[in-house]
Amino acid sequence: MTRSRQPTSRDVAALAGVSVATVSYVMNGRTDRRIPAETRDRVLEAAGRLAYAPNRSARSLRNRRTEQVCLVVGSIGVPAYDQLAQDIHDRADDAGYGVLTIVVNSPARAAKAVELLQQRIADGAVIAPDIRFLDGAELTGLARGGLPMVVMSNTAPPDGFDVVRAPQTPACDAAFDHLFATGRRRVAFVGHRYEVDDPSTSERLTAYLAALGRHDAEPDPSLVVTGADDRVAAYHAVTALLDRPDPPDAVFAASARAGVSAIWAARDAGADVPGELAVVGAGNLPESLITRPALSTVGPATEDDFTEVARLLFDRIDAGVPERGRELSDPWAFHPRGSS
Amino acid sequence: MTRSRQPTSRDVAALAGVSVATVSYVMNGRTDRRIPAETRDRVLEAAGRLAYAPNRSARSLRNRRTEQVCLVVGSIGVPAYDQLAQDIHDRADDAGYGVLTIVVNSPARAAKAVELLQQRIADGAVIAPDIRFLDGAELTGLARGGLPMVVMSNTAPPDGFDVVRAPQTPACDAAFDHLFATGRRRVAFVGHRYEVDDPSTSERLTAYLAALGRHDAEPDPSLVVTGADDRVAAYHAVTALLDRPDPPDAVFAASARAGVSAIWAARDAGADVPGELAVVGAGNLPESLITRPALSTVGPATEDDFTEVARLLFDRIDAGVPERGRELSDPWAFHPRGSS
DNA sequence: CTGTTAGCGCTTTCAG
DNA sequence: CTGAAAGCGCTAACAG
Repeated sequence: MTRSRQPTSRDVAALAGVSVATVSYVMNGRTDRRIPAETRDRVLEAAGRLAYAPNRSARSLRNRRTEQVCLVVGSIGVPAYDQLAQDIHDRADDAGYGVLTIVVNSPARAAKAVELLQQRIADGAVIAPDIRFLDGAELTGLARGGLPMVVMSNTAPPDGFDVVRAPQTPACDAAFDHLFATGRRRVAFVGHRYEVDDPSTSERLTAYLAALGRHDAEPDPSLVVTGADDRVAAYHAVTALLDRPDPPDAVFAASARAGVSAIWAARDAGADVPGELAVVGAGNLPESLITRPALSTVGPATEDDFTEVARLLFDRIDAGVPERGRELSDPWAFHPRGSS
Repeated sequence: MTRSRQPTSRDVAALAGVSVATVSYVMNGRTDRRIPAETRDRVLEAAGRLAYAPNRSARSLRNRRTEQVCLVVGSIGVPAYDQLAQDIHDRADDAGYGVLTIVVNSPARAAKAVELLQQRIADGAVIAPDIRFLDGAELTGLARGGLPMVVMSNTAPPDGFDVVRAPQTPACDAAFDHLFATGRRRVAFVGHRYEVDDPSTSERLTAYLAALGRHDAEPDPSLVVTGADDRVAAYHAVTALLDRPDPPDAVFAASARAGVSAIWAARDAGADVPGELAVVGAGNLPESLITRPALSTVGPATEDDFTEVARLLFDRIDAGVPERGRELSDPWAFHPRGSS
């Protein structure tokens, strides 16, 4: 069965015939301590034979650092976060840090994540933009507790942490104006469940409603549907919309994946895009360029790139928690392509 | 700037006028210790005022448990792992555990992950199936070091850990036999980069090559291409294949996403599916049912469900590391649909 | 019912 | 150049 106990530095020291201090020096490769090669080798050999690995909890407790950063995301399998994770990982590797990812997709898990962060499971954290279960106050609380953070949010003030913003409203305004300017009157909105449930939480839906007013279009609540959360739901939502006696002449999809599905739904229904149905998606998805026609989107001005977020995090870890944080902004743009 | 120091149980004890032991008892809600409500409230109030959170490293060191499990995956943004992560999270929540996700997509990160696991960053781990950078020996080493694990692998023997298998070969054989039986002679293989680089690592590609032999089909190396790693690459790969003077009459895509892209590419190229091109994908993706025609696949017999994996992990954590682990198997099946 | 105290395994002064 | 010893923050015997 299981080996009785993990080997400790004491075991290694005993086997190598040195003290635990020497083991520590050798294991950490400290150059300020001049350890003779012979001693060093003896220690390393003993460590190897015992398969010794310094206990992380003990080390963190003593050093008062975990050498881990935490990436808090709202879901996985969302394209933009893959890139975010990638960029954080790359930077962390350089800094000798590990990356722990915590998925927060319910209030309970949000509470748990805050607790873990407060308990110093990591030396710093990135809070991804789709966390709806954490408000600014909680984050400020964490920051005041001494945790370096960068928060991706369009609303939270940089109170104790850095914030990077990606304002969506101007781009959405441009997209809706474009749709109305080109004669669309019945614009449907295919949103995420959370935003349709509570429009005030969504820049996109807010922009949609404002555009309706601005262009004297009659709001039709039945044109606001969910489906942006996944491809299949979006396909069905748009199919149903097109199947109505009074179908929309444009669809704004709150994700790029939903936009792609919308184009496919239209094609399968025999509706010409953009002739009979204009489609706009939200987000940056390489697939937007291979649909027929190419999908118009609102999204980041350039390709997804979060290296700046990663840089900010490690700067923040080095510098400590600020009174007021830095604020970066990278507004979305409207990228008209073939579908609108 | 940053608050001088995190509050400790000593600080709380001082403020509440009790000892650290009492603080510990109260914070852990221990019912075997009968603490009067008045004392309890005083402690809780002091803790609240100081925003005290017990330090996780100290607690783990003392308890010899981290109350975390680690999910080691090869990449994120892959549909099946979203479900895996979901199921692990659900089970962990029930058990009061946290979930740390580590992404291993290079040999260096594999080494780092092993190191962290060895250092007892978690009380148990699930190793997802697409980790090509960890071999059975390393995993057995970890297990012998006392780490409860469940490994999703079709090859690693259950040596010190439980293993869950999803054998693909019979389903692939059936799919290829079906393609050849229905008259396909030029079957292309759109694979992941790693498998095309080293066919011996892939059940799918091995099955493909065997089927070629079994059906006296001339192997054409130019029909084996990469692209299964992402939708856009797959689209381009299939478009290029169809653009050849001697296009294939069938495509086996090593992922379901690639299979979906293949159907799109064919439609955009004006090639009838399945008339001119049969398409089979690998994996279980709900989208398979909404393509036109529906995508035939090889994949799990039923919907993705990893609750059993999660159960196994927590059983293993309770029971300790075994000499020889349990072995579960859930073979893939061929699901013929419209596209083949 | 509550406090004192001995570690968990590690790093690091400080002496030798 | 190496070792003894203190202590990171917490929990749990054990004593009062």
